Amino acid sequence: MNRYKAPTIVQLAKLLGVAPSTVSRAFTDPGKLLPETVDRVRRKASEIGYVPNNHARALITGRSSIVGLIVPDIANPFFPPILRQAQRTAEEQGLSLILADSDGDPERELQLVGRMTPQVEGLVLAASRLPEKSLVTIAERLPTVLVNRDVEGIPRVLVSADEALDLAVATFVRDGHRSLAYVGGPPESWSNAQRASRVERSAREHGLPMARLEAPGGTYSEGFDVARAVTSAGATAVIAFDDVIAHGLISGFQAAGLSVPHDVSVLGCDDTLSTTTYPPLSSISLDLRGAGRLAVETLRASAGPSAAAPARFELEGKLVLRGSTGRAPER
Amino acid sequence: MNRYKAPTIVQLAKLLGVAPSTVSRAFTDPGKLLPETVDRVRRKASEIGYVPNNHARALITGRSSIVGLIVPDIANPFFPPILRQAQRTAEEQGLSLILADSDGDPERELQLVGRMTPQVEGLVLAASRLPEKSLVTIAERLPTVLVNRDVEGIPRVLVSADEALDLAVATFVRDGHRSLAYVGGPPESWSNAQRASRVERSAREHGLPMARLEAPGGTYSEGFDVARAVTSAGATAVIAFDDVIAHGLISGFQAAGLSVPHDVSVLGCDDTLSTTTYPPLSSISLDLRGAGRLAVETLRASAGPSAAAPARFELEGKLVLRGSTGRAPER
DNA sequence: TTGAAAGCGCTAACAG
DNA sequence: CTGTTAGCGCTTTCAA
Repeated sequence: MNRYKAPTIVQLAKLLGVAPSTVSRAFTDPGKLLPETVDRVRRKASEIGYVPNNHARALITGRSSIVGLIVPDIANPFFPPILRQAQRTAEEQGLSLILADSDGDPERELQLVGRMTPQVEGLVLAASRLPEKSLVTIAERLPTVLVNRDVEGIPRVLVSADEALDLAVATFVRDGHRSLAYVGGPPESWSNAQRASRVERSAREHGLPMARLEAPGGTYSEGFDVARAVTSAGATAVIAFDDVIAHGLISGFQAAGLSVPHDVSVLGCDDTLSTTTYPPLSSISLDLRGAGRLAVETLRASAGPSAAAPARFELEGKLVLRGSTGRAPER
Repeated sequence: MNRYKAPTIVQLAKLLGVAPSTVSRAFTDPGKLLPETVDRVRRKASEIGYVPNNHARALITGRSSIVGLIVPDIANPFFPPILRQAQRTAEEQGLSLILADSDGDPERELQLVGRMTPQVEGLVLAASRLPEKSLVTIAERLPTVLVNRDVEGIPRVLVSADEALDLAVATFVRDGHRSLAYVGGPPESWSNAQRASRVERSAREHGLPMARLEAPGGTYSEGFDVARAVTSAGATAVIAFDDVIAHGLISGFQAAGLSVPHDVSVLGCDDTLSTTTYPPLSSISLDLRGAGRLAVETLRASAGPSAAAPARFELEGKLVLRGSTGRAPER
């Protein structure tokens, strides 16, 4: 119905009385042309609405100008900032981003990778749930960058809460807390393992007893429900895998008649909720946008003929203390 | 670096001793071949890892198997469900989805459309901020579906809160409220205009005075700040453009020592926060996923040679009463 | 600095 | 039912 015939390079060339190759060069390698010619071509092009056909270009160059991005769950507030910045960066580089959501299912993720492979020139896998072996195989046939997944030999960018977590534990100790709880999130998540072990280590170093609790679905209501387990463990400070769980915890405590932070301190992670809780949630702010940008920049770099070792970037988060944490209650 | 040479149709054909077109047909039109041949081709294909080259195919058919989706702000919880379901539906149809975020800026949006046009076979514009004229032009050259934008002549799917809003106003009246406030969101948003005028109309019909307030950025903190204006307007019930603003309002009231819903009732819209506020937010639940699905299905349909009138779908939301609304305070 | 010509991998008539 | 033959729109040697 809407058959709108886009102008081709030949039409434009004819119109200008030059060869198609000249037009081509005006777009792909302007340095090889007289600036004047480049100008003339470009002007006319935008006048008649000529845009190079990506498919024809991809066919010959083998580069599709498309990168794929797979996330486990778009609706999780952790990902939009990454996604957004990745898209923006791609755009700056003249790339398009195709997106897919694996639903946290490794099989589905693998399938998506398979579908994307023939049409993308690179892949960004965020918080991948795939086994290392699969990732290595994928990275062998397609430039691949991992976000928040640390696999030797594959370029990766990690947003880390490690140092901030150490600081948080130290702060709790200084504020008189004598018992800590950590509420974990999705067990398949690399970040989850990372954070849990870091808090554990930190607590041990401080001689602080730590209870390990779980909210495997990473939901608000799981956080709500797990609050009572925190109290019965006798912890006066909780660190949650993420803000959503932390938010649930706060509500759970309030529903149980406990005051935050007077009776119990709650620390979230990711800082996705900013100040939309009451009391405002202390959290760990991560450079998600930076990660999005870095991921596609790294992809770009690793797609080139560089023989450099696969990059590994670690972006440290910052502890942000707001109203949900404070001194331990007097006993 | 990873120069992996994919097998071509010619190689596969030679290997099988058939013509390239036969291989082609085995993938694009198997009905025209002996089932046995199809099988032989497919088997060998997956054996040597042959996958049709999308770009070559797109070049000749003019169909790229890619659809573009543009949203004003991925981070807004309104869009992920749409996006997610759109992607999933596209996938089912063998399409890929390329995504872009316009940042709510019409100029940027137009630019994005321009960049996408040559490589997509259709466009979904969600909550577009473009003037009608631009939209019409776009839809003329490319199959286009609008989400939450109502332009005559262009296929669109609208998620509407209208009936639920009527019901909400009626409920407020029945519960003894004598003065209402509506807090609007982004002024460029079609939904905003839609909802505001519907509430206004409904209030008028009920003889209920209504104050019109604004939170143009649609943020939590704007909601928080506007709470005082609601009280000074004397309203005992507020309807907010969306849940985020409503959430801010609740906090604002609480900070001012007012109890929700005892002193003031708060109704959100979109139901994106579910029960993560205290008290749990009454809201209007919209079929966002349905909209995502319908959008790409409609796109698919309208890309065909149908001469049917552009479809217009309206998905009505449901009023969900939770703890943030109730009877008007006794005076 | 520019032009001519040869395909990239695939599909779509048209034959057979 | 299968093969042959032209290109789709573009980039890229190779000449001029």
